[in-house]
Amino acid sequence: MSIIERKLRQKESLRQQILDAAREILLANGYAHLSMRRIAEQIEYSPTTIYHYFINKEDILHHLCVEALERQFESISAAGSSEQSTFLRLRSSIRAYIDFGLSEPDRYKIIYMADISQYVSMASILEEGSAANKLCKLMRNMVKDVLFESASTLDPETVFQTIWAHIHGIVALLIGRPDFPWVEREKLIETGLDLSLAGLARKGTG
Amino acid sequence: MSIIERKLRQKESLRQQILDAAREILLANGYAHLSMRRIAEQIEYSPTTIYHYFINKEDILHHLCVEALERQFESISAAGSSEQSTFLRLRSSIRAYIDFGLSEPDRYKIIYMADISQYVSMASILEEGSAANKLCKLMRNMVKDVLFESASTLDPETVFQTIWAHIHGIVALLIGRPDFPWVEREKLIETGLDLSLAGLARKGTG
DNA sequence: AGTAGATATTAACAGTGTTAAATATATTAT
DNA sequence: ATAATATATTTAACACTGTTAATATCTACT
Repeated sequence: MSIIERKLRQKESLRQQILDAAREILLANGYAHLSMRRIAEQIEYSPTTIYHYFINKEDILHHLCVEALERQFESISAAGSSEQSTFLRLRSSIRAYIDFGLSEPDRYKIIYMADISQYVSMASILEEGSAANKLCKLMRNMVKDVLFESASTLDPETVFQTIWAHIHGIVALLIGRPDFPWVEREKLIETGLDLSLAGLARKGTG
Repeated sequence: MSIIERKLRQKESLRQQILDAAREILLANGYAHLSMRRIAEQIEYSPTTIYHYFINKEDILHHLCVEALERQFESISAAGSSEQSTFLRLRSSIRAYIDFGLSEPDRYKIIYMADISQYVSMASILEEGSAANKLCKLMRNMVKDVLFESASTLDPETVFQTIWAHIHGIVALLIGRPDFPWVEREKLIETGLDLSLAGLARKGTG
């Protein structure tokens, strides 16, 4: 059955070529210039061919999204692992989240800012074992550890989502409105984290 | 010269009709379905006519953006004015920001989430006397008042931008990823505000 | 009535995502 | 080797998008 295997391998190869091309265009020319025809041009196939490997453009974006989430998960989990205290582990992970977004804006946009919600269900992105799932669990657990140590009664999930909202806000605004008169970037980020995490060090009420 | 006046009036009228049509389509069918041809259809003119009144689509979006900012400014400044303490004034203004975003998602998207930064300069949106300018000043001053009362040494602008990032994050994520398993919305918002503002009540270091 | 100037339209360009139908290619069976 | 079958790929089109050069129409004034 090696012929079938080879065919599957070739099919998988072209599939990967399409994703590679899409990723390349995305990172080189930005989100706006990523088109099916351009991907086709790059892989030297007709645009229609792509539709035999992916349902539609959003399907491709979904895969790039999953891929980007894997990268994000790696950089965040790596950043946290070297720290000693639970608090610093959380803090440097959060910092890594922001740094990922600022250093890879197009990947970040694909994950969190693209209009894919109508096509790609959150459920499929968050499915068991996925990078997004692991990322959520990682963050939630770090929050839980910090809350436990400070004997807080706050709900870990709520705090996790709150922190997420905060850091997404920073990244999204800095990326999306780069010409706003922002204060010095480092100061904005660090002050933000200080304020955001200050409430975690003492007992909460809900 | 009343003929010239009438002509100017008519010109201005059609200009308004275009904006009205654009706004209507935006709010009824969403951001994705707002096209020049659709606006033209609605006002019963050819698509080209629009280009005699606006430079391009982004120009129209810019005007809708300014308009939306005016609405946002109104609802936020109204919300804060009724409160007594500086802290509550800030808090309810922030809450109004979030509520505006959640109740008028398409308007919010136009202001803060649309890809207009390449076409519409932040400078033109923030120009002296504009709603955006007034909104920034309003928020910044409220933050300043709170920081002054708590004898904080934190930089008001930095804190303002931090708070903005936080609340934008909440709105952007809730709007953009509605199918994520969020905790109860009210709880998320209120806990977030509590945590975010907790750091303002005591002395800072930067 | 004829003309200058403003205003609006037609028709096209270059692009987008997507799909039905036709074709080319490769594999299998005779 | 040839015919039949599956698979893979492309052509050509549809229905859109924003935008613009050239053209037509309408209006006001001489």
